[in-house]
Amino acid sequence: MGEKFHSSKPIYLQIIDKIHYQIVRGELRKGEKLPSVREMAIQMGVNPNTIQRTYTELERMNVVETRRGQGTFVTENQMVIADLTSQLQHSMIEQFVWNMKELGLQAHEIKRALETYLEEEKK
Amino acid sequence: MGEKFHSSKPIYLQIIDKIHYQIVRGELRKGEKLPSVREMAIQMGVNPNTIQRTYTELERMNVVETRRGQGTFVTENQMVIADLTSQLQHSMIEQFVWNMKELGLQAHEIKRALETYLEEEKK
Amino acid sequence: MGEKFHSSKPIYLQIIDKIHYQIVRGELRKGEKLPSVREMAIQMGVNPNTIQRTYTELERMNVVETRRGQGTFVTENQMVIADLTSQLQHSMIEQFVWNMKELGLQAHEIKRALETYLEEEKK
Amino acid sequence: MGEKFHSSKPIYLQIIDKIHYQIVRGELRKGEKLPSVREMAIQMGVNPNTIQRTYTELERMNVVETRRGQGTFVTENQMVIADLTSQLQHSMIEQFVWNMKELGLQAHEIKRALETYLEEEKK
DNA sequence: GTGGTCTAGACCACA
DNA sequence: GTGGTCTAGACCACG
Repeated sequence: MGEKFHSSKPIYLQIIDKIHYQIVRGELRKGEKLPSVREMAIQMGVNPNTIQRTYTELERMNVVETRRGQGTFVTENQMVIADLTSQLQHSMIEQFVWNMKELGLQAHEIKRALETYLEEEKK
Repeated sequence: MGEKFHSSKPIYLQIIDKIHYQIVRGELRKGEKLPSVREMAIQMGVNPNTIQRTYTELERMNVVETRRGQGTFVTENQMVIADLTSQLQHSMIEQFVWNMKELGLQAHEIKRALETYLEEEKK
Repeated sequence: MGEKFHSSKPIYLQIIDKIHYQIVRGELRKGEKLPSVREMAIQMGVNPNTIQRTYTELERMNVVETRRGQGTFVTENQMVIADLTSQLQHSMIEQFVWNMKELGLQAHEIKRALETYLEEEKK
Repeated sequence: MGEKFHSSKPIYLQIIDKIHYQIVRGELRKGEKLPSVREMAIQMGVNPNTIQRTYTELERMNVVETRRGQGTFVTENQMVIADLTSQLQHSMIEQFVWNMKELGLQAHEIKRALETYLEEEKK
């Protein structure tokens, strides 16, 4: 899999983040089947209980549906996926703004800095 | 107390980042003395060798000056500090833009998303 | 066997010098693999950490390239090697001239002394 | 005193070198009194026996004279001092030529390299 | 006291 | 197997 889980954040939350990203980026499409609990546990190198918790939590968020005897699937509900996207965007922006303020910039300076960067990049 | 180190990034690099931030934010001013290798090691809860490496790297970047038998000091060179600031800002923006593009946004969408966020925040 | 290290100059710097010489003299050719950290440590009779530091420094000077899991290799960049050669020559001459001046000789005397020596040697 | 004795070369020979240099550079003048064996031993941080051997050896080379009850003095004989000077010069040149040949240069190249350096320096 | 080097031995990621 | 990081504890030179 590559990365292991270092952070103090619970592993099941880290895996949730990972799956969220995959959905938002379209690597996991609506209705697509996720690996079984056991298989995912092996892929991630963690205990199956951890994956179970991950899936349960994802279901509670309506991001996946579990069908007895069939497996776990990404929701068909486009709304949920769209929300997820905007949620991730939001936390990313939030983090960015917080970081920039830590560096001592004010709102308008942050905006200008981003614009300058995007201008440069266009060239 | 002293925070622990989560990420897979080497500890000495994380400490370098931390010190960079402190300088940029003015918590460490030009010419100011850093804690001794041993003291900082205790503060950070790491081995003195790790701090030694941190300080050596920082010196190589001209961010600090070390004077044998005296200690380690933030550079007097204002230029270096200014460069550091713009460097940190730049890498932060770069990371942000890259992340947002990963989520499928284009330049103008990123810009608008930020503006919207800052507007919301003002209220 | 492996020679011991006399001078007060740090061992890792002495080993760097040694490798520089080997490259300049063509004993180590461009692209050639250096002994692994552990093997070199045994050859030199020092701790692997010391060799690690040596290789890290050499990489920073662009004299070697390291490839994780593969080993450390002399750079393919002929320019770097050429620079290294002239650099070593220069520092050697500089040292020599400085020493001779310490003994009270002037430029033209140093030159004549060398010529005399080379004449004698030819015979 | 500053430097300690690291090299594998016997300490008494290292001290002899040191005194030779001091004489050649005029820091010790002809007829001047050297420190007593005991005092020099303390200055150098070595055993008095080692200094005794040093002085004996220096006397054998006619570089110093020992006068019972008075101490040890640099020879009055200008010839000896002159010889010493040329001897040191010689070994310095020898070392230099050897080093340059190690770098793959031939006699005429060494000569030209020195000339070029001295030209540059003059400016 | 300061920073700098070194050893010993461990664990990690990558291939 | 490779290089890279980290800890533990030692010794050094400088001031």
